[in-house]
Amino acid sequence: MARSSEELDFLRTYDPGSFERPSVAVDVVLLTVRDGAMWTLLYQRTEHPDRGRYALPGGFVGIEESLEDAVARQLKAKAAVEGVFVEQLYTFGAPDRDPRMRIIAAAHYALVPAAVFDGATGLQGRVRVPWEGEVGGPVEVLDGDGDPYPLAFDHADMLGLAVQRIRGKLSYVPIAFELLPASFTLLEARRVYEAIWGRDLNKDSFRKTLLGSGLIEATGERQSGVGHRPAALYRRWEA
Amino acid sequence: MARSSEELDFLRTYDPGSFERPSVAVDVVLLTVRDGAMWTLLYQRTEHPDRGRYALPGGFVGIEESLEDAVARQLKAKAAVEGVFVEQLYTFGAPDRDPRMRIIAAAHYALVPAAVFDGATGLQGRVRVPWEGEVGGPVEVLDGDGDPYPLAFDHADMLGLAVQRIRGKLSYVPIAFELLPASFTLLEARRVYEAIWGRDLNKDSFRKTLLGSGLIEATGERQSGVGHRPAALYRRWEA
DNA sequence: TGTCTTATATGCAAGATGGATATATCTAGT
DNA sequence: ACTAGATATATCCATCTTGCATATAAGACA
Repeated sequence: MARSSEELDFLRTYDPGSFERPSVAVDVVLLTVRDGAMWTLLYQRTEHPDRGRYALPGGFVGIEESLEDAVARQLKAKAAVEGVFVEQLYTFGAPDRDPRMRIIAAAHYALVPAAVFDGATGLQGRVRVPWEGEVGGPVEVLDGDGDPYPLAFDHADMLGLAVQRIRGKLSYVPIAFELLPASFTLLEARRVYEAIWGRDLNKDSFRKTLLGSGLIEATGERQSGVGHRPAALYRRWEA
Repeated sequence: MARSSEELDFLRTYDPGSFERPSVAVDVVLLTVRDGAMWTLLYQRTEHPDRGRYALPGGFVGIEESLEDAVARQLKAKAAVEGVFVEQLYTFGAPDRDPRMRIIAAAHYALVPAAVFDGATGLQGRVRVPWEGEVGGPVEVLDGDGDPYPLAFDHADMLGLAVQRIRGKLSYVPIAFELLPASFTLLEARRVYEAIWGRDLNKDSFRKTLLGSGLIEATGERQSGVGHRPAALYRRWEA
């Protein structure tokens, strides 16, 4: 957009003023599906506030850094994960959400295949969703013994909203492929849907619907060494 | 959440540091449906930058103010509208989206019935959506002569994203009622859907679907003085 | 009283969905 | 070599939803 020289003069001499500004952070719900459940990545806080509690990967946004870049930087630094699917979730702005100071957090979610998740650094926790459908609400993250990790700040809300959003989007946006390897069977695809929605799906209807959707195409390959009839492998159909 | 005395000590002596922080603003896409189209409210900018161009209502978020409160304050101050349906849309954080300084904008949308919209202060513009379905992209706002208002900053993107979001949500979240008066006919309801989706709907299917959805109930009243058989009036069904 | 306009009711075809049944094909084990 | 076990794949059918057509109803107005 062309600006007039008068406007450029204004901008050259603009004084932003000294009113108090909030800090802005990003937090990332990194999700995968494995063993019939959703999993996420947490980090135990070593500093106050909420020391000892478990937090999502996140941190402050640089003054010249986009939100997306901040998310990518955090994912790389904390989780050692790069180049994954990320979408903005919601911006949490309650004045008292951090006891230190005003911090506005732009929460995001990232979806990765289980293999990428396994290679990430951090504490893996199984996500337990205590509500059905798209009701929403906080969710718990369970450790290996089935005990919930105490979560820091409003991160239980962020997780819950991420699950709610993904449950809703799954019906009409092909985000399930972000959670699957490059080639997959119909059973694997169905398991992803079942894990996210928390309920079983009709096998044949799922097959018919997905095959008829035009979203996937057969690779021509099949499984091998699976102890039963091998399933055909499919890949995401790229327009 | 109970905090240890040690943690409280930490917070008492916490130094937030002096790193540079962005400004945070809210912008609001105020939408209604009238005369078979979506309308929104704009304000011509009287100051640089983008002086003379047209902007959505919005402004900075107070340091102790929630995002929702900031939106309500802006709507009341700029549009003289209170107590309406508001949801968060998306947070726009590109470093160069405002030439003055780093401003991160949490965009929201508000849905109001036409009668509320008519009572609002500001420039009313008809929204023209140059894409079908949920493709997305910027939209135009037309003045009375059908000429587009030149929009400030990234506000065309905000408008476009609002339309895209509402088109998508309309299918499975009963947000249409926010755009209708307390009691309405099936024709009025259908016009809202048609205006948002930008396409005609089958009259009988719409009737059957909406009546069968359980979302509305008959008031027992009918129209009068409409020059044809009066339609039954319905209201939103409150669980 | 007739005409115009929209509302409302009913029926039907096409398609989507859920579910049952039958058959196919692989591995592991005897 | 054969069998058991497991899952894949194909076909069929009942049900539900949706789009569309047809028929009738009810008010305003000339």
